[in-house]
Amino acid sequence: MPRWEHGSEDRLKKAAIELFDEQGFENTSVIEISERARVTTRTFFRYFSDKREVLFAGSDELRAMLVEKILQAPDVGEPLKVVTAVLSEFDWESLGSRNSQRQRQAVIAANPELLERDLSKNHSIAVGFMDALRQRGVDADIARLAAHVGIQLFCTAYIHWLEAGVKSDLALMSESAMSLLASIVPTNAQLPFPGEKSARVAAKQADRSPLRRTGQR
Amino acid sequence: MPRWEHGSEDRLKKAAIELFDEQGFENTSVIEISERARVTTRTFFRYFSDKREVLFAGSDELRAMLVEKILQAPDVGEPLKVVTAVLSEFDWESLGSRNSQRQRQAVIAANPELLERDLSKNHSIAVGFMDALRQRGVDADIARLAAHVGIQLFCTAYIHWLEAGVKSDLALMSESAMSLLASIVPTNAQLPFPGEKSARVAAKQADRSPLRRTGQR
DNA sequence: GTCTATAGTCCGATAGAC
DNA sequence: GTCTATCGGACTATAGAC
Repeated sequence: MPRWEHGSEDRLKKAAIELFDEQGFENTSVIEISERARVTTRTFFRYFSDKREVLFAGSDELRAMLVEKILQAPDVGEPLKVVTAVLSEFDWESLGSRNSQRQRQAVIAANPELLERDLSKNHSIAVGFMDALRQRGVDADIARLAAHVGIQLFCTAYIHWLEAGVKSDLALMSESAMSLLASIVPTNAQLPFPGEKSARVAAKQADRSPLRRTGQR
Repeated sequence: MPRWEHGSEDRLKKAAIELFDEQGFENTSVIEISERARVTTRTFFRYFSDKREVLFAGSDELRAMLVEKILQAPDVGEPLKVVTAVLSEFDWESLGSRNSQRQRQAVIAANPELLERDLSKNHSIAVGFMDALRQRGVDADIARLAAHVGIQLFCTAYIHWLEAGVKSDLALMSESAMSLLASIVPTNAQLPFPGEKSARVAAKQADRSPLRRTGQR
């Protein structure tokens, strides 16, 4: 018989989610969580660097996996599509039932500190994507935009996916978000340098000072 | 003769920035900051809800001002442009010299907690923009995308603006970022609505139910 | 596993400005 | 007298050090 129970981490996670749901994040102390999980606070902080992290366990591994997908993508000629594709193709249901994900999002949305951490996690995925795209030879500014905008597109899709019925498809939602984006991005005809300054000239100007652009497209 | 010195808030801000710069954010306690500003920690927390906020003082007012610009915009037919225009037209130099802004960004980038707060502030501006656009009659999903993507475009521009020489122009930088985005978003030919040319028409369709629609593509 | 520093809150008191 | 800014001190929880 073990001197201590095993599975402390899982018990802590379970206890935390239960308590946050019952009485809110800020009304729940680490002491309470630890007591319910039958460990000391010391053990809590052994597994989670701070109180919020208990809701984001595994996010580092998820990010690493997604970044790897970017690095392995057969073609990064359309970086925005690569990003949304990687995100859409992941099996999000594997992270828990849609209902539990909805509940988790609700807990997060209800607390500024948790929202802050959530944004931070998404941002670090974006940075991972950006770096991966750059490694694949994508221009730095394009990589940044593709990573951040791609994630934003996915978030829009994810929101709808969470709220929708079981039949809904994330990839389809992402496509819709992409169409929506295409509909609000000014086309070349509406660009700052019309007429005498064609898109080519605009690109050349961009090359010199503002945002260096490499010759794609 | 006043029993206490006036201008505690300013002294606290100044002391905090100095100390963060000298010895880093996490190596500086609120006690230290308060001592240098000749007040107690109680006074610090009267002005700043937490230790990080001292670096983001005035951000609520800035957000309110920018949101108001969105509400007052003559036309929101091109929501993405409205967002980038509002951000570009603001006089950022009024917040301090470019050098001091560079230094501030460096301090923030060097600390995860501060980065987290920074992201959170940007996000709340995005939410403000989104709500304002919706108030102006823009479809919810378009408003969300325009707000978040617009801010991302501006961030890209801002990064370059900070690094560039005095001659650089934020509006121009934003235009460049917009062109860059246009270059990576799949064109209409690849869209589910091949017949549509005008962004406004697409937006109108979106009005009805962009992402809820199941039969596209 | 215990001990300690820091963050952040609450309440009451006090001095000056209006 | 009322309002505002400050102080003092006691208190809890987080988080890290020993």
